[in-house]
Amino acid sequence: MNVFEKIYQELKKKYGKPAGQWRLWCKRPKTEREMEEVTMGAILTQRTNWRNVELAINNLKKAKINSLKEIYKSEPQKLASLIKPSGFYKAKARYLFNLAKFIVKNYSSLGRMKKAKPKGLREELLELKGIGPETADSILLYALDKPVFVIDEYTRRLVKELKLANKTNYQFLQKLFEENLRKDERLYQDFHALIVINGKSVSWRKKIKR
DNA sequence: ACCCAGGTGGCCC
DNA sequence: GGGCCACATGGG
Repeated sequence: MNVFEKIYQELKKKYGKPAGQWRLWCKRPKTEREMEEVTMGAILTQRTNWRNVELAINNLKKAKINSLKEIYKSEPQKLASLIKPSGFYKAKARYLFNLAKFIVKNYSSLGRMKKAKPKGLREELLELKGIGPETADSILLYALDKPVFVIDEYTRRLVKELKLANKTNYQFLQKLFEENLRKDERLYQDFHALIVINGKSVSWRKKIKR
């Protein structure tokens, strides 16, 4: 067992099955509706607390916007007012609308999109404004169940704290994790979720100490 | 009155 | 390739 597998085992022992939002994100297989909710969440959670994302998602549900097709049919201005609690709402409304438009026009559904190769999908997603490497990979891993490891701020902190590497750029870290773990979307989903859960609990302890 | 939160794009050098 | 700023809300 290498150091990455050991870290995963330790986190799993400490926190168990990822709870909260992660119950849906790590669920397999997902219904079309569930894949869509994860996809929306991937945009809305950019640099934002999950609590605020939930407020935004609830507003969308109350307004009967329950699918990417509904998003594509609505006015970006109306979307913006609904997702206000998630912050950066004017930008995110544009991002969501453009992503929904892309998926509906090119694939018609996420179920259809899932049949495509992850490599090509990733490049297509990265062309869209507002979708960088982390958001693209979150959609691939958590909405489409593709074995792509997601790198985020918590992963970088973990790498630094445990001195797993000196470089922390996205591509390098993604390769590092993928080369040291078996290619398994279930493992990638749970591992990344646990890294975030652990990171939050660490920063929470630091806050208490201050 | 601060500080923080699963990022991204646009600019600069 | 990296540093800095804007984007914005809700909670500690």
